[in-house]
Amino acid sequence: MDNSFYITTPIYYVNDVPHIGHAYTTCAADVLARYYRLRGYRVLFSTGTDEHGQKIEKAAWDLGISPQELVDKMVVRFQDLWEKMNISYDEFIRTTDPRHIKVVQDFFRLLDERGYIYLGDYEGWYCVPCETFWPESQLDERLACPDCGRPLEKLKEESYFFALSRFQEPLLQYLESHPDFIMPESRYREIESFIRRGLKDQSISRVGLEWGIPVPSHPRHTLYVWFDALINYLTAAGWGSSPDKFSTFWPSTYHLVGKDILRFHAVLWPGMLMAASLPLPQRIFAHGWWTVEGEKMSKSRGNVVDPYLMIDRYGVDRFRYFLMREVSFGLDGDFSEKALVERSNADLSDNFGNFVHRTLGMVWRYKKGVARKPSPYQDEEWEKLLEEVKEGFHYHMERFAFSQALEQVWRLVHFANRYIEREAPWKLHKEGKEKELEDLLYRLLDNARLLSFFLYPFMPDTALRLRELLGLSPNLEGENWGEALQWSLGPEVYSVREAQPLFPRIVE
RNA sequence: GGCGGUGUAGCUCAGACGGUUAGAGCAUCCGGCUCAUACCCGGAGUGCCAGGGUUCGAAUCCCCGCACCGCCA
Repeated sequence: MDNSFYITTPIYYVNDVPHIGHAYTTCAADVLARYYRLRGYRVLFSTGTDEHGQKIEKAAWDLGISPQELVDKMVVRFQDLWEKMNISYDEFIRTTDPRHIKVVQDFFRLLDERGYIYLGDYEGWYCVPCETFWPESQLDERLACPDCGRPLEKLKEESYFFALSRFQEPLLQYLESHPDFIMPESRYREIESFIRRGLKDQSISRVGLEWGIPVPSHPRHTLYVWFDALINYLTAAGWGSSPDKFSTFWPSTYHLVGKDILRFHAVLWPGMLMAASLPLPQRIFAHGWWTVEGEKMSKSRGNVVDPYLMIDRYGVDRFRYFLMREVSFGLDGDFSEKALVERSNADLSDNFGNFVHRTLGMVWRYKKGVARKPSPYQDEEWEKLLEEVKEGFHYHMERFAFSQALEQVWRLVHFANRYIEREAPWKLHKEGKEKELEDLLYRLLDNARLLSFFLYPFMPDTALRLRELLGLSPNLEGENWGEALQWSLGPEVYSVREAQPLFPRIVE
């Protein structure tokens, strides 16, 4: 448990077109997965798709194909995107996968045996054309459908319920003793006050919906989407199928969710787990939303950001970097191509890329591409900075504060650029101080080596390209991070490739 | 309406336990360097929503007002 890390994204509704929001969560999860792998943890990273529900059923009907055929086609859009984005997931859960269906039904039976499930009546305002129930709080006095504006009718139908209300006190107690359970803190407070106000039992099945997981022994009912979807986290961890895997990863579970679905993850889900006597996740982190050039992103506005397009236009690492660097994880952020270009030019081209480029350039110009390790190899100022950066980096990564972690890394970049200016290698060369010059160049190269580790979780391609330029092994995850990040543990000799810009500036 | 949060430089934000001249990045202006991707380095700034209170001392605690935001199955 100490040495394992299980990170999840929500499973995405397969009917959605993948957009920047999906890319964001998944990218963050990937950064964490890579980071913990570097640190030598056993990592399980799961994502997937939610493939049940009325909308799918209807869309398939309209197309004259089966729902399964439809989702089989749709799921590819997500899988393709993750490949393009270098997402290193271990598990991809589709809710239509038989192994998931079995887990869900087993879980249902378990809660049923334990007396947390009962049959009752669900009553609510229903929009017949939209086939959707609406909570009273979202309606005004006209009692019209918020979606289509047509009148709603009160409808009562038989439904299974999960006795969530019985976990109100246990949940509150758990929150109290686990202040990091829900992050950021403002969300913790929201959830706390939500629970305090009183929990109702949760309807978890529908009748008359074909495209869902049937309730065991009562297949006229299918399980309500959240009950089905949340359990994907157990499926991915091997609950009921791989006891070893499950006991390794389950206690160290970290859920990443958008703020819109926090409540299901922070209330319903822990309630379900308590009912099953399973440990609760370590943390549920709700991140913010992206607006687009100051406006809310929506289909009707036509401003939905297409990740495919951004990657084609700017490359995967610029996109990943921007997502992780531009805003504090947990807060809302604003996306615009202008901001992406500015961020990328300033940080990646001018600061980082140019540092590498000028360094390699000098190693070739002055030393034919080779620099030996100075002996003794010391630099008090630089070593001290490295220690600070490491500490800050870990601190922020463990709190999922990606932007702040990157800020730490850039202290090394900035320091190196300043160092070059201060030590003026070109002057050393003119003055014939060749030993000093070589020592200096080695330091700069070794700084680039250190950067390859820090940057790897965020920009895996770039980290590997950098290492190739430095003549180092690409096998980053095989290195011992603790040792690799030591000052003075670089190679005896750097024999580098010829300089080429890692991030050519983007000029409009 | 109920509960909670936020309001700090032109912009985006940092600012444990209240304590010396309030920080960073971007943008602006000035200067320097030339190894480099019109890059890099240095310097200059201007600021704590309004009002009241607690305190020797508050961006930091309390009250009130205003503005914005979130949650309320």
